Amino acid sequence: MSNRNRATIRDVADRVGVHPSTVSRVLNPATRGRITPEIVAKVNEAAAELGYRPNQTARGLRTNRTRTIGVLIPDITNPLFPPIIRGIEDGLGANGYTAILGNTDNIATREADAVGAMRARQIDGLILATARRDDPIVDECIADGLPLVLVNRTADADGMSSIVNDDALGIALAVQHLKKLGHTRIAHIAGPRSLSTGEARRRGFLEIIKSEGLEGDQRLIAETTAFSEDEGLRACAALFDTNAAFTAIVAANDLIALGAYEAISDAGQSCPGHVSVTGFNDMPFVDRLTPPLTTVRIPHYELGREAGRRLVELIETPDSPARATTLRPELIVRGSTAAVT
Amino acid sequence: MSNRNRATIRDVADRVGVHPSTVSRVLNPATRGRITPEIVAKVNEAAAELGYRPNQTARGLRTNRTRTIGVLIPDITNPLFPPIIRGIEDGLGANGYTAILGNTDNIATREADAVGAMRARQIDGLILATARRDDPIVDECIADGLPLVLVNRTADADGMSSIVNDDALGIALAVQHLKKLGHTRIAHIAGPRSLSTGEARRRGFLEIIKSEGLEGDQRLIAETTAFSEDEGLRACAALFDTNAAFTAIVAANDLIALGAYEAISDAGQSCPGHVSVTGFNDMPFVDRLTPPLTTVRIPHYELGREAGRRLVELIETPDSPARATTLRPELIVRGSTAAVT
DNA sequence: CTAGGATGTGCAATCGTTTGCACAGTTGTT
DNA sequence: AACAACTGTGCAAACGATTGCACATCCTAG
Repeated sequence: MSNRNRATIRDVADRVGVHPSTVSRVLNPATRGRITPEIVAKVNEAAAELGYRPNQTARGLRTNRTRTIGVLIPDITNPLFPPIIRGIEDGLGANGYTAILGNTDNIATREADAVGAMRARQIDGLILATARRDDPIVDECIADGLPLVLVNRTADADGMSSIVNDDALGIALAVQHLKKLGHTRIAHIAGPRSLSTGEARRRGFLEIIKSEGLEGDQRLIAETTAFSEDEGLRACAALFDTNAAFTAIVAANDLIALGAYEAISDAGQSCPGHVSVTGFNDMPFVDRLTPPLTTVRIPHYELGREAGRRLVELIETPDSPARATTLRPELIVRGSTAAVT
Repeated sequence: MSNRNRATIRDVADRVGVHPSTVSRVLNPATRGRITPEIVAKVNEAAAELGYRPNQTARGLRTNRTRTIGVLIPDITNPLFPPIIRGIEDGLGANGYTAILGNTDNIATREADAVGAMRARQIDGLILATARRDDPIVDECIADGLPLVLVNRTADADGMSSIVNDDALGIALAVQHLKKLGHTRIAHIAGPRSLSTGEARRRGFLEIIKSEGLEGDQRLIAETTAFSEDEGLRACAALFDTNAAFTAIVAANDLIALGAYEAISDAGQSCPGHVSVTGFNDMPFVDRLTPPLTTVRIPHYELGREAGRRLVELIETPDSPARATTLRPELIVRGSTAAVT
């Protein structure tokens, strides 16, 4: 049995002939200095021989620290999130933390269930990639003093630690690129306003249009209820229906851009011949589409890594201040944008 | 603080005026029947009022069961794995289990570290998507009696529980499809022989070629050292270098097929005009390539779900027998295969 | 009417660690 | 030379749950 040969701290102590507490002190770097070097050596040797590994469960019970954290994401099959998760893992890992993952599909009850299961396991902190601008989980964590970091999306509540992309900058890069190509009537297919990414890109679009002196036509903003291909198709079709002229579309993300590709083709037009399109995220394989998608690359891995590091900081130095961090995106120019003809 | 208002079993007991053990028995469905219904009601009410949630850490210490399991995967950013993970989650979740995830990049030391961290957390079992045919982690689990399920890849050791795709069938479907299109000289770009998937597809290819009476030319088998696009490109170029004639390529997976696309184009030929190509996995977006890839779809989600269920079974009924299960794949015909001209 | 079996609840030990406190033994100060 | 201040280690009490055992209480049967 796996528990039979699993050595405990008592086994190590007995073998050396000291008290378990002495072994504990040797194994803890902070108290090691208090023990005679000779004993330290013996204990280390015995521990190695027995293949001793501290039981994190027992340790967690005593210290109320499990070195385990929870990560909530909408859907791991969305290629956006795996790099974030790897980043988180790497940001935590160096410090001996590990993560429990939960997919929620953006369903509030599943989020609550997942957080419940995680908190029953005494997680030391939580990383949320699922945050809505107004989110009960965020409120709960703040109320209970559970260390919390938001990643990718942020929330409206203040005093939050968050690591997000600079969405306004990303949109600005796309719009300026299109302006350079001669586009003046640029449309935006916005994401859901309930998500910080949707809202921030929308606001960024309005601002850059204004500051660059481009045409600010209300009809050139289409709304979606989800960051999905279907919604992109629907919203882009609606854009054509307004009969407002435009030569380029800045989509709030790549999936919406894919929907736009379809709508453009349905409308008997071509990309980039009639309409240029930009996406957001630089998902895998969008460089293989026809045409390859010009898009804004978010440093997802770095987002995750920073979130992991920040959470460890929050856990280990309890009075560290909350900070909202943004990381810079990059415009990747491909074949879906072209000069106005 | 999060621990301040977190109610314990003692708080519930005090509020009702019973002993903590009574509360414990009420909360455990198996022993609930022994307690007076009136008290059961009171305890449940008090627990609800206090928002009591059993501390899994304490429970785990006492019972040696954490209801947490470990999942080792090579790389979550490989789109193959997310559906498996969701399947595992769903297969476990109904039973109150949660998973700890570890990415290993197929590096043995990282695998060992990850398993160490998981075992320190007293996981009840392990699911391995990383298994090599000869794998020390598998041996360790068997030796220690840790419940283990292999998913996607299997190992040579016997007495294993595993859930894998029927690779021979998948390859057979691809070859028969090509035969129907008139191909007789079919090449295979094989995966690494150290992985069960590579080996099984290779053997499946040889068998179906023989049983269908197609040409069995040694030069038509190219080897790779990894399931990657680069290796696919290299191996396919090598195939052309042999000057052996062929009109179709059965690639061991989609990434290898992508490499083959490139090599075909480099050789001044076209797909499917000169050479038909089939993949394996049906990764996201391979339907958007030019040409859209004909491939074998593996039921990844179901693979994961079965693995999760199987592991729970293994944990909860200790003497349940090990079984090797295969699930049926499906051929998805798209534009990369065409009739011989 | 009392012995004996159910029945329901409490008691206390236990899981493996950590950590405040106590206590020897040593060193240092005056 | 006597006492104070360290040093290094052991002791035992936690952490929050589970569970074998003991013990009341009540019911039933002879």
